[in-house]
Amino acid sequence: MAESLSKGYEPHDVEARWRRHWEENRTFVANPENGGEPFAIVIPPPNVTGALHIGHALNLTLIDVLCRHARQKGKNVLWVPGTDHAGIATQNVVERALGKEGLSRGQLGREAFVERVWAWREDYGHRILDQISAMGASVDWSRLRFTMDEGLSAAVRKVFVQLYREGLIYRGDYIINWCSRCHTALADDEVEHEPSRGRLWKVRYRLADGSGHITVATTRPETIPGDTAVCVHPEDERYAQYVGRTVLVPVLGREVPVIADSYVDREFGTGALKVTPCHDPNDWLLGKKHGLAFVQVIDDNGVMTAEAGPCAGMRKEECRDAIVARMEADGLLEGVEEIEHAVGHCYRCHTVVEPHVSTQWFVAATKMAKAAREAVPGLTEVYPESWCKTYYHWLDNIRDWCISRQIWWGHRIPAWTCRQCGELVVNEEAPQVCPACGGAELDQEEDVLDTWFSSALWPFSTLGWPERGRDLACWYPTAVLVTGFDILFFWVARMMMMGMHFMGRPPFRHVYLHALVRDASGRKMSKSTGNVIDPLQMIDKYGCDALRFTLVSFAAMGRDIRLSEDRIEGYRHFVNKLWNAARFALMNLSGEAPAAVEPDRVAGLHHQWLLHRLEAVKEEMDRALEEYRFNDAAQVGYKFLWNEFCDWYLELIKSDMQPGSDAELGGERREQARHVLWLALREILVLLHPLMPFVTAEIWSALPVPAGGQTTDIALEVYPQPRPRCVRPVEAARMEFVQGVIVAVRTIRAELGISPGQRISLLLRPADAAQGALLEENRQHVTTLARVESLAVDAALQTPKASASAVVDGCQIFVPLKGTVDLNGELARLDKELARLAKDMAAVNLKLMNESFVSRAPADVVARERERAEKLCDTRTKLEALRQRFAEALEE
RNA sequence: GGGCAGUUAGCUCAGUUGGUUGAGCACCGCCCUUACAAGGCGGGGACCACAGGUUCAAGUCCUGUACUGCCCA
Repeated sequence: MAESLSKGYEPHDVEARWRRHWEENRTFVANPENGGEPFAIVIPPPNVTGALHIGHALNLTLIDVLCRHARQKGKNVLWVPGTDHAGIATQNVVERALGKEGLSRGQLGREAFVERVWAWREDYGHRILDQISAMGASVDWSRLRFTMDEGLSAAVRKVFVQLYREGLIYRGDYIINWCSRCHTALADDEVEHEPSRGRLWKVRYRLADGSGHITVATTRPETIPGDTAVCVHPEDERYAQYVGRTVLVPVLGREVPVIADSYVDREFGTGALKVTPCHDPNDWLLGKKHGLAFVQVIDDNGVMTAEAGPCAGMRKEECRDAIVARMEADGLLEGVEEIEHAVGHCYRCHTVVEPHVSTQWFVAATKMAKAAREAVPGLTEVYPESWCKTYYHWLDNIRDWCISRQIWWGHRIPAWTCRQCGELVVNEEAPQVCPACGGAELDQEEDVLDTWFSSALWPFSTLGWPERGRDLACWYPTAVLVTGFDILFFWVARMMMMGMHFMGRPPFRHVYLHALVRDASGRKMSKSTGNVIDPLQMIDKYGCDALRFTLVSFAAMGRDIRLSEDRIEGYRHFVNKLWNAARFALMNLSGEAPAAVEPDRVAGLHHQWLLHRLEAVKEEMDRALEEYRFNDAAQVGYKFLWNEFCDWYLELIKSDMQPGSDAELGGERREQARHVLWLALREILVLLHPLMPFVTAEIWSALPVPAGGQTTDIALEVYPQPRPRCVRPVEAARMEFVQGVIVAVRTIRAELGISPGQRISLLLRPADAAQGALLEENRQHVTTLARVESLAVDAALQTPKASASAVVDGCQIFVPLKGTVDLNGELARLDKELARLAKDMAAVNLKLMNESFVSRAPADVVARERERAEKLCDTRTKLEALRQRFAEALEE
């Protein structure tokens, strides 16, 4: 695509161009007929009218890394994109928009309102899809799904009807969580409990026979009119005498029984509990258990009912004040205490939820949980494994799932009631006549289903179920579900239940739960706190690859990610580093693929070292991704590219590339270097491609193409094959020794303040002949990288007088010092080095002198320690002699 | 109240099966050495929260304590 590369990496154009390329070429459109192990991932569907946030960015990045890597490994990859209709959230948004026009949904009517929501979806539904694409997500757009699509709606109806007929869906009066703002029921897990300051009133309930009172503690005096009992612990001696007698409800004066139940916490409040079955879920259970009366005193708008007597018609907040005032006047109030307690809020609008009794539809989750539980582990593995316990705990304590919502946007429940005979008909299609009485007037249920009900079917409904097509056959169960741990219950567990029930198999082999993205100080990002990092803004500023690489780098299993903008900026530097390494390569490749050279027959220690390291990196990267260790994968790539490939290899081959260097190795030296450079860079690009798709694609397309091969799109490239014969630990260790010598010289230069411009002479006294030969062979590397003017390698070298020195693997290093440098500096440097050696030696000797270490530790460990001790000892002896010599020279 | 994480360099985090604690950013020197100053070279900086235990050997395994965060009731 690009002939030559600009000086700095400019992501904007590059990203736009590759996005278009991949979409126009249908690169990621899957085909069930293709070979390869099927590998499918379904996207966690974002809200259709939502906007991309940093959590999506993390999720999409991780999935994309897995998908691109799986393609490289030859798997038949399908990534299904899509959105959900987000019933309550979307309805709220549209209602708010209507409100600005001075309209309410009631004025519009159901049909017109739903049309408005569809129109809204037309206007805004594309936004999130474009944003998914901006993340570089390699989804198959030809299989885009939406939970309200006809196919997915049909799946919802089929599931509903079947579960109803199996007795796993039922309708009933029950206490549920009511949001009076959204005007709908919520499932238990849609309620967020937050600690808030509240008050605990202590109220006297007089005994009906006038013989005294029981003091009850409550945080909600407004529910007092709905009390139908007082409950104490059966073993609580304080109250034993009252059980079975009756007390009078304050304000109303209704007579209610005192009952005993071990549910009561004796430590809380006064140890006596007022029971309001219609306005508290626990009290509801107590009411059922003890056959109490059910009196509803707050209606679904938060207004007191006629049952509330003198308070009827008040708002619940007013009622609280009125009742407190009245009790105070009646002398029933014993005290008020400030407390901290958990209060439930609606997860969509944050209004305080009200426990409320009403007719709702439920899934008998208690009956479906078993199969979902047993699938883990075995059929489905959870990563990180620590979430298993939470998953089990939730399934073990699951309650039936309230799925009806009193809103209009969503899948309307496929149930009809006959006007004539009251028969309830549950059917996928609207019945023409009542099957019981033949009546033709049937009214459909007003409520719609919880959005999570349709989401629970996502892994198979998106693959075409209930049709048993080829997609479903090929890709179910999906390979892995990647999502945030915060929807483990909402979504993952429910998909498991539905998958087991309808497909007989769990919907995924693996579940990878990633962390939440927090701000730099660990707070949850939220609009109200103003600490959000907008991924699109970050892409705009630093490029998508920088953002992705940052997220991947921080995605360690089981930990939250603390993100701040300067981290993204930091990784932009990495992207740029890769870019510039590529520019260097292109400069030297001059547009043609270099002549092929067998990589395992390349002469030159630096090539052998690099190829050896590349083999290790290929293996480590692959293993890290297979095991979902994303951060390890990023780190392996980062360190190899920057600290080995750029810092060493590119510097080492610069001398190979100089014109005239050809002569030395029969003209092959330069060609070899070009070939290894080209080959290594190509493999590095493929390795990094899943993490940074755009920059790697761009560089790849600029690199010369091999003879015969015509791949121009790195997204289609296979993972580099291993080259076992390039694994050469001995040669690699030799290269590392040479590097050690170079670093030692650089350290001397830097610490003694020898300016980089100043060429020095260097004397080396190798420990043995092999080392000497090695240094001779690599003398050019040493002289270039340590900026040396003259180099002498001589085993019989006389220790020079005024010179700085160091010891590396037994090899003694001398840098003769000229007048300008501070000689005392060298003495201090040697002392520091000796102190460090002494410390290390002490530690090693402590081990070796320990009888039981030598006898009990494995032989190889002991041998290693011995070797280390010898090496340290050798280095110290030599360094001490050098110090002595230097000190003497100083005095002269 | 129950459960799950976490506590390692100034900050943010790695640390695979127990066997010399690593990195990025920040900091201090020196350098525009023609891939890259979004850079290069070098350097300083850690009683691995605390207390016990297992072991020849513990950041790593076990028990307890303290603090922090999250989930559930």
